[in-house]
Amino acid sequence: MPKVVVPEEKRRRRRPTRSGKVLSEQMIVDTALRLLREHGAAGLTARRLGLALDCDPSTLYRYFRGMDELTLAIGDTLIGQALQGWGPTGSWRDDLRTLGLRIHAAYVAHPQAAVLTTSRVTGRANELAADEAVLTVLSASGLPVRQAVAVYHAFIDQTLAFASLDAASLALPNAALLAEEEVWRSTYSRLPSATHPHIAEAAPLLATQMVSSAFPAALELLLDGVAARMHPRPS
Amino acid sequence: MPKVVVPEEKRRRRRPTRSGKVLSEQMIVDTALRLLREHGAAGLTARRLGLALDCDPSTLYRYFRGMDELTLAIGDTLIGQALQGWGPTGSWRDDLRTLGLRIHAAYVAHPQAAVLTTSRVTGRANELAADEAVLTVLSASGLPVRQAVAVYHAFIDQTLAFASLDAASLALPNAALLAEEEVWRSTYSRLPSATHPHIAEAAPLLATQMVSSAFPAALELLLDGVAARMHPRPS
DNA sequence: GTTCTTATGCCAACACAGTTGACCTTACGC
DNA sequence: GCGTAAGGTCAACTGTGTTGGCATAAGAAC
Repeated sequence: MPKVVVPEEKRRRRRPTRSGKVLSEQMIVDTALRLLREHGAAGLTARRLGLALDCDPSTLYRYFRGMDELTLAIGDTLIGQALQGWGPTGSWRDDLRTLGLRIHAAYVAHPQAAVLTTSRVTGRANELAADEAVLTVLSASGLPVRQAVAVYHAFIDQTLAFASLDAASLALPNAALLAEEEVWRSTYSRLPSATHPHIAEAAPLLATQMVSSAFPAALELLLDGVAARMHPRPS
Repeated sequence: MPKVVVPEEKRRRRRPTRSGKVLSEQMIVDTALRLLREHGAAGLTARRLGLALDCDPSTLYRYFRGMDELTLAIGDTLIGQALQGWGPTGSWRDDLRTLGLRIHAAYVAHPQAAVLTTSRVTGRANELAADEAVLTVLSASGLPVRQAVAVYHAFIDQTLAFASLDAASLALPNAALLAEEEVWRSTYSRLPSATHPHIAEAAPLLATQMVSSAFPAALELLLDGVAARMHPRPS
């Protein structure tokens, strides 16, 4: 049993697995992402991951201290994907909007992975880069540090919170998903108007509305608020 | 094996368990909440629940189709607690604010339970009551149905999203929590300003800011937006 | 009160999970 | 080339949700 996990950049020996493949942290994370997409959030298991990589499950413990540390690495990869190719434009508002939408999109693109990682602080490279980017944009806009931190907090939390919520409903195992649709169809849209008049009235609208994300609208509201702080109008 | 679960209100026979206790859906949910609080989100298992109730784990399947259905019942109980004693005041803005804060608070008060349920649609009694309440408030304010549904969507999703995020960080197992604090202390506050100048500058503020919730501020922003739609100022 | 039925609790077993310690083999530093 | 130890493998441990079969006592019927 590995008491210490050799960090990726320190790895010297690369012994191939029984089947000839040579493992790497990146390859494991990528395979994990594939498993998550294919088998759902509960489908990522050490055993299945070993099967997919054609290695023994215990081999994974040479790369990660446990399944939890693996999920942190997965999360950091997602943030990395969100930031790939991004650069500041000079407009703080455009930059924040783009960053928010990109992060949200990256998570929602891998819902099963997002569920596991949205609420975790990893301290890994890509997460740090993202935080630095947001603070840089806010700082360049002229906002004093104190306010910049407050805005950063609201911005990043709202983005992650919606990413988490939206991902969660996309990531439900098929059975639960069907059950949930069934609830909307059989329960909500057939409530007697005697007991729940407003739900009954709004039922058709609800069915169509609730499938899309409220994040873009909420993000725009937040940006409005920030703008108001920057250029307070005389009241 | 119970192919069909007898719904609580149809239950006639109440056979006491080996230890003399007479079970009920409510008692099971309450015990589950206690276990969640005491042993964390991963500490709620059928076996442990059976141990706490002094009954066989399989007995639980007479009350719930599986652990998943139990978590839905737990979630509905939380919503019920949020609504207990609440009544509309006539001011839509106060009512929405109170509802949002109450729901958020109810979830955050049981973080480990919230993590399991925030993103689920249960269709159970208390959830329906909450939705009807929000729609009633909005409708009474004079908002047309279409807009009321849009606002309802943003409102409920934002509330649940923040509840989920805030709960998640409170619900982390002790080991992960310590690891996370360690990340803030050792990684974030010791980043060289050469590579991450803005994080380095904001580090002390970050450490104090990030522990509190951004929800109240975000909620107020949303209410501002709704108010603007109701009384659009000439542009 | 007695009898009958069946709801409901209990038991034993299943497949699967994460994790660990001991072992073996082979790639690399010297 | 050789010796070392990194890293892959094997087998086993505990704990999980879930299920089918069985026993028993609660409540209905008379």
